[in-house]
This record gives sequence, structure tokens and C-alpha cells, in this order.
Amino acid sequence: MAVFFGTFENKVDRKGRVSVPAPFRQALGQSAFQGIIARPSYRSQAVEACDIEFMEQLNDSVATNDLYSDAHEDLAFTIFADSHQLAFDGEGRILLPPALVEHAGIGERAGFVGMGSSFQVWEPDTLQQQKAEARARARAQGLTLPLRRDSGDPR
Amino acid sequence: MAVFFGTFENKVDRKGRVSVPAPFRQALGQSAFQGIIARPSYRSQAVEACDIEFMEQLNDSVATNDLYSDAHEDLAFTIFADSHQLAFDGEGRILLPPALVEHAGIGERAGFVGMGSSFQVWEPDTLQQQKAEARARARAQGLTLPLRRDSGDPR
DNA sequence: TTGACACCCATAAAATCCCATGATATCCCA
DNA sequence: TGGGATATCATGGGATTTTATGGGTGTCAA
Repeated sequence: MAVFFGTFENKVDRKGRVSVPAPFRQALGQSAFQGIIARPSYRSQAVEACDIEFMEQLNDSVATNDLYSDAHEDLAFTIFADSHQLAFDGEGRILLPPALVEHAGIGERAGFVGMGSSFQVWEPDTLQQQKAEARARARAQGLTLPLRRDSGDPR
Repeated sequence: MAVFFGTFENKVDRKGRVSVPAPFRQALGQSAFQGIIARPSYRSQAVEACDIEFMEQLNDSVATNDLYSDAHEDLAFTIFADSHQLAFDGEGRILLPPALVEHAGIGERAGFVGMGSSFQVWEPDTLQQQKAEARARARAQGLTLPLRRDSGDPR
């Protein structure tokens, strides 16, 4: 499974194209579809992106709610309705749809952040703020990771 | 799981490259990705580094929080946003990104310290100080360590 | 016929590859 | 066990490739 990390800033050209950072493209590997799935984050002023495999995982997760339940319907709408399939061009760029550009308040620059199994695209200045705030919150609340010593590499 | 120990000092060449000490490279073994993941330490003026398996483990741990929960987002930002994937060149060197060089105050020399399951990179003089202080503190407080007899290599 | 968009090519900067060197460290066999 | 032969390591630098970015052109559909 792809793991995304790092922060990158790329230009949005006059045609609305942006290079997806090379490390992210490599993390995607060569699955059937060369590109990403992107949708407006419903928590923040950002675009959320992942690969096809992760979408399938999301689908499985949503399906743990009963079909026709409110939760199922609402989550399904939130996650799938506004998702866009964005293909790479020959140079690894995507064309950001206007809806996503507006939602994230993106202008001439786009900031990419790895979030583990997904990544986000922000207006770079907003992203800097967000990063600082997230760090502060994590520290203030003493968020920790229960590192499972028994998991991972059996070596 | 890799165990890093020892202190090493290597030169940073004019291209910004440093050799990762051979013992550390050997400890990493031959995982899928030949290189390290590095990020600014948030405790000290140093770069913290680990292998990709450790990052995947972190990703699993983060994923124990619900997707879209506050904890998940804040942790993902804190852990992944400032991480850099640094690949070895044919000679086992990495290219230190400017952000990390600045954070650690590294100039023409880089000091590597093993810290067990991770290692750190410091400006060598600062590192000497830090080592002395840490030892002094540990001694002053009479720190002890409960040995986990049940852990370790199952093979 | 006019956009929108995929595809192609060009370019500068940066990262990576590849080879060379001297200094240690290790091996190996008499 | 001595010491020459061989590998490993850190380091340097030129050559090559990748990357991000810009722009042109053809195609298809409204």
C-alpha cells in the first residue's frame, strides 16, 4: 500500500495544470489507472487525494454501515459524489477541476502534503498555518501512538 | 527490526550529499526502499531518521484512529508532513534537504548517532554537548531501565 | 468554430548515476 | 602470525537523467 509523506509546493500553470510531486507518483506505483482520485475535504479547505486501491478500501469501510442507513447514505454521498478521477499527462501533471480549486482556495501555487495513505492539496500559505495548528493540537492533547511492538517486520 | 548505535562524523560535500555510516546502512538491511525517512526532531535541533518499515508501522498506528477524526488528521500532519524520503545513491549517500540542514544547523560536517530503532543527525559540536548533557542528566537522576525479558528476536 | 483537453516537444535546474581516488580495514595463506 | 593481496569506505566530480514548467498543435464535441 502506498505511503505518502513530505510537503511540496508546485505551480499551477495558466491551463490549470499542476505537477504531482514525483515521490507521490512513485508511491502510487504502476496500477491500472495512472492518476489519482480527488475530492473536496469535508473537514478543511483542501483537496483530498488517493489512489484507486484506497477508494476500494473506503468503499469497504463505508459498507460496514447498513445499506440504506442514514450513516451509509451520508458517508457515501460525502465521499463518492464529488470525487474526480484525474489522469496524469505525459509529464505527471493533473488538471485541477474548478470545483476543487475553489474549495481549496488555490491560486497560482499548490501545496501537497503526504498524510500516510492519502495526501492533500492546499493553498500553500493556508497549509503552513494548518500544519502549525495540527502540531500544536497534537502536542497539547498529548496524542500518542500505541506502537504495536508485535506488529510489523517479524525479523 | 533495525538497531542503530554508535557515533559517526561525515563530511557534507558541496552538493549537499553525506555518506550514511556503513553500519547504519547494514542495519537497514535490504528493504524495498533503499534509503531512509528523515524529519526534524521536535524535541531538539536534530534530524531524526528511520527506515520505511517503521513509517509503515506508524501509518498502521495512525490508522487505528477513525478516518476524518481529529486525532487522525492531527497525527498524520505531525508525523508525515515534514518527513523526507531520502534515497541512497550508489555509494550510500543521501542528499540532505535544505529544511533539515537548517533545522539542525548543519554546515560542512554531519554527526550521526544511533538511538536504537532510529538514529539522529546533528551538527557535530552540538551533538557532543548534547551527549554530555544527556549522560549527566541520566546520572544525576539515577535513571534505571526495566529490561523486557520477553521481547527480542523470536528466531 | 471555438473551447476544452490530450498529446507532443523544449528548457533550465536539480537530482542521480557512474567512475576515480586514497585511506582503512579485512582476508588469506605461507 | 606476519604481511601482501583484496575488499570496503568516505569522498570528489563529470556526465546523464529526471523533474517541474512552459507552450504549441491536433482532435473532438458542443
